[in-house]
Amino acid sequence: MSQMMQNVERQLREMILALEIGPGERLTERWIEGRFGASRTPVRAALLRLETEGLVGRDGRGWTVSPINLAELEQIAVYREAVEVAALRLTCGQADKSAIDVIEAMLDSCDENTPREEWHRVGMDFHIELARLSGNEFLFRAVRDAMTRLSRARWLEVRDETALGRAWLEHRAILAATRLAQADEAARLLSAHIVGSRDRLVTSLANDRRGLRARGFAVVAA
Amino acid sequence: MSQMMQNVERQLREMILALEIGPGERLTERWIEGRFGASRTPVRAALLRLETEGLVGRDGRGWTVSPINLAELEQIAVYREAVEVAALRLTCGQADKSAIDVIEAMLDSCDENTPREEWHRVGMDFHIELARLSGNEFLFRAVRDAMTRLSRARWLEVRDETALGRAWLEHRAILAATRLAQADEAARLLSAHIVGSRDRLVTSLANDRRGLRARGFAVVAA
DNA sequence: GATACCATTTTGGGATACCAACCTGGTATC
DNA sequence: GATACCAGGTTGGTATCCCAAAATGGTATC
Repeated sequence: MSQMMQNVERQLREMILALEIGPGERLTERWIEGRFGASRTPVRAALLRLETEGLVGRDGRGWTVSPINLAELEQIAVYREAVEVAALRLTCGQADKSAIDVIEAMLDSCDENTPREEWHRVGMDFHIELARLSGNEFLFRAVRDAMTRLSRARWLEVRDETALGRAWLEHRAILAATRLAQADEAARLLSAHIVGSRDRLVTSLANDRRGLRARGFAVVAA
Repeated sequence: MSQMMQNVERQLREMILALEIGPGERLTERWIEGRFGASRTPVRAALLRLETEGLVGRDGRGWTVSPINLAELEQIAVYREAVEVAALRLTCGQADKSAIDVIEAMLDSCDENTPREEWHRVGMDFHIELARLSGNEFLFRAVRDAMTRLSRARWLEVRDETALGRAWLEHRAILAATRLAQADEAARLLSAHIVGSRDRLVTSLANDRRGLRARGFAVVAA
């Protein structure tokens, strides 16, 4: 795998995740080609990869950036609950809990001066890194992929300070239970956290749907 | 997506799954090109897709058919246990249980005259179709992908009649509990089935490892 | 003014040409 | 005989060309 190919893929993914290309927008291979100064071969490789990540999809013969799909977000929440809880239970059964400190430090790195974008990223990485601790590559990838699919929606969500603070408290509670190897308690907290996040997310987007569409973002109802 | 591209992908996948190309074997884009009468563009697309399915991988600059990896098989079992149980619990909560009859009919379609290959296929489809009933696209895909990754290994497994019969009994017991909406019981049966299958599979392959390597199949130890 | 129709352009899929890196095999040197 | 080295072939990565199909836009017809 070459440099150019990885670059096109990475840059295009970042543009999509950062909503610089809006959900539902059409993509032409020729536009990408010109935008990144690559030829069509790496462009097509990047599109194929991003398709499996769910970030772009086919629209007849062409390509579109995947719209935000509320029904899909709900299904992803169920999916990630299954895999994240499984991963967390594995982690609870491990002797060495020192890696948890690293994750706690991630949470500590955010304070009131931290830019909103960073909170967003750390909030996702918390779940990804927590899943990595399980040592199971497939559970880890599943969580990472799910978070990627949720990423744009979470960025669009209007979250007030209290919701953000509550999420952080929940994260810490999950870590505390995991550190004590209280698998059932940790699993219960994580499930509740995921379900709560999903509800707030879907509610927020459904309420904002009109505004989002006005900004040119395709949002499919649940 | 065109005809040629899908065909190359489908045919190559079938050759790999049928072990017509052995685990660990090197692949060159030019060989595939000639073998299927396609040019490198669809070949490349097929390889990229199969890479995400875990059937082929990179070997430095080139491509190889993924070896059978016993450690990976164990991890996949944990992964599929999480997603299959989650899917089954969803299905148990549904009112309409008529779709279960279709799956039961799949099992009925196999008898002592059925070729081994068909037993193999139905054994996988049972789990895939059961997951589909959950209605959750992501759980379904996760199960389907996991079964794809397990497929070659299960084909190599030396299974005696009793093991095969036991698997069928377990499948029927799972369906019965699901039909009665006994979620906990169904989940327990499914978990036990998956763990048992994994143990038999890994044990069988580990015992046969020498013979498999002699046949030219790369088998990585756990 | 609406609509059916046709020429033009655009687009993605496929094929091919080219290149740089890498492997390979043979040869020259010690 | 061992080894260093070089030439030729092979391979994946990239760029580019061609094509059929689909979209587009303008025009003629009613």
